[in-house]
Amino acid sequence: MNDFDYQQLDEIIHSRIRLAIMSVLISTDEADFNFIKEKINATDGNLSVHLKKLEDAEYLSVKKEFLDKKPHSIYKLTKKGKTAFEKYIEQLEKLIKK
Amino acid sequence: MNDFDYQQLDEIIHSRIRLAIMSVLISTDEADFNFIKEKINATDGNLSVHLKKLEDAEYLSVKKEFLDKKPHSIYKLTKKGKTAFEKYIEQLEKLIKK
DNA sequence: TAAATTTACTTTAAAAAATAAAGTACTTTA
DNA sequence: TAAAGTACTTTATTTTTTAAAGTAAATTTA
Repeated sequence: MNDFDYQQLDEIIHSRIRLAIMSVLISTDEADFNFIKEKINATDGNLSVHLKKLEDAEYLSVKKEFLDKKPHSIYKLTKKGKTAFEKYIEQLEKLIKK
Repeated sequence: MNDFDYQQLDEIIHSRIRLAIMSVLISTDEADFNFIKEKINATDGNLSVHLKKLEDAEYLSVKKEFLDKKPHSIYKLTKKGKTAFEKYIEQLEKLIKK
């Protein structure tokens, strides 16, 4: 297998915004919508779409509750998401560390 | 500036195929169309489109000649391209190394 | 107290990007 | 000389990303 083969990079993770989301979650375990939004500097709509994509891929799970009478969503990486992220980083390093 | 801000990642470089092209060129200085194509496992049309994008951004230069009566294109990173790649890697590391 | 604003999102639509397929201009081989 | 191959480029389709609009409940302001 060629280390430069770009198709080896997980395409769900490899999008600037989703990579940022995954990076935040790797570093904090759990995070809510606004925390992620501010950290990565995203707009609401955009963030919502990409969180959903990661959720559909089962890379993260959501817990929805009410806090101060307002909806509050808490996101967390799944085991699958953590493994996929680690694999992504490995592959990325193979690609660029030459 | 927040290290997790995804917009800090150069969007010209950050595409799987273009990142692979840049990585090959960083490692080999000069490379021709077929060499890159095989290394990164791309199709002709796809590769052509993305080489052009990198060329338009002045991240790489092309030398076109004939070899054995056949067209032969040699690609090389420009100074601008090399700098952009280094900056991209730095930003990427800030993002994922947390 | 009615209207406007804010919060925390989701949905829809438009713009941009990636990929695949088709095309070009030859050269080589059968 | 017809078919196949090489090294690309161009066009068109699909997918993805982004921006804009919408929703529902709560809160603030006039």
